[in-house]
Amino acid sequence: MTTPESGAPIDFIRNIINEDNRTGKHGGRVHTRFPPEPNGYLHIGHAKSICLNFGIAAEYGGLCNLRFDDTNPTKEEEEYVESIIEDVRWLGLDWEDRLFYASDYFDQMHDYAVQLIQAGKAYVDDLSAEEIRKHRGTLIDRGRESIYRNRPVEENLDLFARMRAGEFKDGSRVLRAKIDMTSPNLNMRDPVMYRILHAEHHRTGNKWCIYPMYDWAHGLEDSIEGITHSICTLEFEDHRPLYDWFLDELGVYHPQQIEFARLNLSYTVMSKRKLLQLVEQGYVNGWDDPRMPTISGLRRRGYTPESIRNFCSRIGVAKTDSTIDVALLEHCIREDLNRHAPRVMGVLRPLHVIIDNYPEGQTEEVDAVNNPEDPDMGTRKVHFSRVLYIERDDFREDPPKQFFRLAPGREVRLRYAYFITCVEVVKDERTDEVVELHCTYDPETRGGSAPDGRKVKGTIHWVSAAHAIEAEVRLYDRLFTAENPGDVREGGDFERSLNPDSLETVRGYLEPSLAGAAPGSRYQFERLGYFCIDSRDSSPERLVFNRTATLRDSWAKIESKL
RNA sequence: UGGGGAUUGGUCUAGUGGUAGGACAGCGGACUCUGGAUCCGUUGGCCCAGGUUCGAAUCCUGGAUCCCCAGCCA
Repeated sequence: MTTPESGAPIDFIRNIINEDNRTGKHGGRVHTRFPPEPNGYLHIGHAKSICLNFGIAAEYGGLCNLRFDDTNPTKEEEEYVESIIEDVRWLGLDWEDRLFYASDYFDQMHDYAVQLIQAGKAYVDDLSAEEIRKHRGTLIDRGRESIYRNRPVEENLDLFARMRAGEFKDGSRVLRAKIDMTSPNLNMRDPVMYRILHAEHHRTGNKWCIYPMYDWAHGLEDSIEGITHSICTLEFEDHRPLYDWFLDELGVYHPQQIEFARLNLSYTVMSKRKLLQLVEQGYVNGWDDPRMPTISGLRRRGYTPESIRNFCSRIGVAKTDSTIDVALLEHCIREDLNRHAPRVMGVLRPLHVIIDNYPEGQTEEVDAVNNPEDPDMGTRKVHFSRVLYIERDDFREDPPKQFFRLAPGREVRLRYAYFITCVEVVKDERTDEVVELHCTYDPETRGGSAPDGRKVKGTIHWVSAAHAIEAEVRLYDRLFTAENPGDVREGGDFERSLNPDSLETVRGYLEPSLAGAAPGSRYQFERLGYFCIDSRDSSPERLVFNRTATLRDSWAKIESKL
């Protein structure tokens, strides 16, 4: 019997597994699965399920299958299976040779259905969808039995065979389980097992024109694969009696279904429908838009697989409906990138600075540390010259008390370079806008410290104007302004809380070391945040950076309280 | 007047009859050539009402609130 390594807190699912292992329920075996329907892109909520299922398998020395639940050919596409495979792999999980499809089991499912018909537990119903709905009753009123419910077994067998043979039109007949039309659980009121769909399936082509429904298929898939713990989300709790019923009636291997609460994240939406709407109505630029909570969006935004896995383990697993603060996700990516991302200097809202006493035409190189968290990452040279760019935010003509960056007469440190003092502010006469600063530098402070021991309160980043390379920098912010965009008042739409400033594009001036950087590479722009090279739109000629996350900004906090 | 599930600080989450703990967020401080990072400190919680018990977040009874279910979707 295996038990998980200590460290992470034990959630209710792992408690169940521990108990099963103690009693020998599955002979100590642990086998899970991640069963996406290939009808859309994976999002961070799926990552929770992926990490849970693959994580549990790994901890207990078990296995986890990747299985596409492709029982509805009208909604599923190959494009999605490819993206899902790419995303799960990118997250770092491995299903080895266990890539399965529900459609692999269509023949066996069919045989099981025949078995149920023969046992008098299933029947072909000629009622229309509308009639079936009416017969089902309501949440409080019991349902009524179909007049076709008590057809002889032989007739059911014949009709089912003809359904399969393609004799009937879509929607004209279904195969139903014969359970209990008076059950308080709607799922047990003779649920549909097969519907007629003359549709081409992405894997089985035109072999079938009847397709199994989720409730009928899913337990069979789990059973066939020898799954021990079939982990799904809370909304399937009501379906468990049906899951159990099918397996019991068939007398086949019976996995245990366990339900947990799906992930909700503040300031975003998670349902496939809403995400699709964002894409289709052009609020974002595709499924992998860096503002999307999709795996592909997060990847493009600059999130690492490690940070997402870490996030998933920190949020825990329980049955309470919950909404995780997006700040935790941001914390996880900052934590990872802080340790691993090389530092670099770049100016996003440039202000010209002329060092009056620095010789014209002179250039020198100063040493800069690549990552103070990791000395092994070494140092690099950064060009310094007479004309620089600094961040507009780092200068205030009339600074508040707590502001300790550059201001008239004020001395600050240029990171890794020199102390400079602002001696003159040049403004546009008409607009009163500051257009450039004249400063003097102290040659004695090369490298950033003064031999006389004097201190400066501020250190600012900069880039040599003559050496800087230009790049497009996309400053992403949360997609919604509402903490729970899904919680709309009557008549409202979740689009109404879209953040109009979720994307701002600026031209940045970056140190030239970035010139050859590869798509996807991640950096910290000192004092600004983490950025990565966009893997879609960036090219060596025209670099495009995405802001993954800002650095924590305690000045902004102070300033907001002024 | 149907069924299923849930309820612990702002947000997540441990706790399984014996001092309510952790993470994120917040606040305060130390340190700092990133107002970053790091470190230290700190505010704040058991849905309610009864009951059992020496002792209840935990057990019992009743109530409240929230979520899910009436697809030939998954």
